Amino acid sequence: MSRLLYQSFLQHISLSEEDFQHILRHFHPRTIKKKTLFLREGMTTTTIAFILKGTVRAYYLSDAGIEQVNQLALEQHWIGDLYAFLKSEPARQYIEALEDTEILAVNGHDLEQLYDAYPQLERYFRILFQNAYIHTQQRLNASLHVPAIERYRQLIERNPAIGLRVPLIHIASYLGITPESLSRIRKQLAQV
Amino acid sequence: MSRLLYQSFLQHISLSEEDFQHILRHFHPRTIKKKTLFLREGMTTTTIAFILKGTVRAYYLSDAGIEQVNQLALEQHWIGDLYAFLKSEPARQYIEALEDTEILAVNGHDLEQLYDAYPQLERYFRILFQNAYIHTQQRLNASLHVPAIERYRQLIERNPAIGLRVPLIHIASYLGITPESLSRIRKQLAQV
DNA sequence: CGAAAATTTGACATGACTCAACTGGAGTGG
DNA sequence: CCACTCCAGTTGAGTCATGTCAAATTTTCG
Repeated sequence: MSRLLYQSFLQHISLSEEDFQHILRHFHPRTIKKKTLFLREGMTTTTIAFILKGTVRAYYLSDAGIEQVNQLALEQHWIGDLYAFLKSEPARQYIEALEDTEILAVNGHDLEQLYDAYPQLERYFRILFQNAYIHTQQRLNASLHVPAIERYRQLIERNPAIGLRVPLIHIASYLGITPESLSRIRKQLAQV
Repeated sequence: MSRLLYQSFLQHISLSEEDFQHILRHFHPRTIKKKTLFLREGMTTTTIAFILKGTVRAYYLSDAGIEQVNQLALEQHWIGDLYAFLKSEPARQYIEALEDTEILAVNGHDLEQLYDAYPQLERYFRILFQNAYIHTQQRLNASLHVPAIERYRQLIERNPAIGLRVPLIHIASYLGITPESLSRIRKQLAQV
């Protein structure tokens, strides 16, 4: 199962099997039951995790008490409050499993030690972080200039599994629209 | 004038006057006349620059030929196509001076050499980059959940100079609304 | 001064929201 | 295992924010 993590590393850096096994010792397997929280606002454990199996959503709670989903993650993606992780501040996000989910978690302190021992690993995370930045830039641009129906179409096209495994209500929040609107968008797309 | 750059460094790292002077040699002063481009799509010089004086906007050109402003920068901010810079790809952005602007430019190659000599400098840029990411996250969230009038109010509150020195048409594009809408928003805010 | 661009204003269209009611399926407890 | 509850999803009606198109006005700049 942890093969998935090794494969993810190999996509961006080179890493021997032996080194991987050593790194893996600092990653803690954990299961998150459906509808339970992996992270909640105010928590201070600066942990990030790699998803081996399952689905997860990350969201903020607005002042008005609205859940604002900002990430939908499936297998082979990382989750965590990057803001809190980088700034070493308490978490602002909530992260909830949408299915029974298996993850490999690592905390920031261990990670920094691993950076010293395996500089490639720091490279891996820097690339991951850069990609996250670029992805956010593109989402921002799309949110300002691309209509919701098209954003939904592209999301599903790039990641069909999200359409099948994530409840509509959370996809709507991720796209920044109401569930009613997304329901109508789906109806409209189905007709064509 | 280059004092501004030194001050910016000191906000995040410690750096001796002597080291700064050495670093400064790799930064090239340049003036960009109002309404001329510092960067245009397809250019390959992976350069980023620090603004000493003036105003600048960065934008993408959509398929439909619409200019989509994604950054408005005044003194003491960095400009450049971060995406192209990080990926070493040709630029996708345009960057234009809105006033006669004085910058200090550094190219990626020199910067990497400076990283080796002054590790603090790499730290400075990593922090800068992280902040850019966080800022983009917040803008994304706001674009999805905060109405345009409120986004404008907050922008002006945080940076009053933008309201005075940047033409309405570019602020509107930055906020993702039409100039007509922003004009009405201004009228509405003025009445209160 | 005069042309070109930016800004404002009006009229109308449209996409998305809110509120409300209804439907159907998943999960729960007896 | 069934009946019940609850909640996600759907649908309809009315409203509002923002967009589009067009024209008038103001500002900028050669």
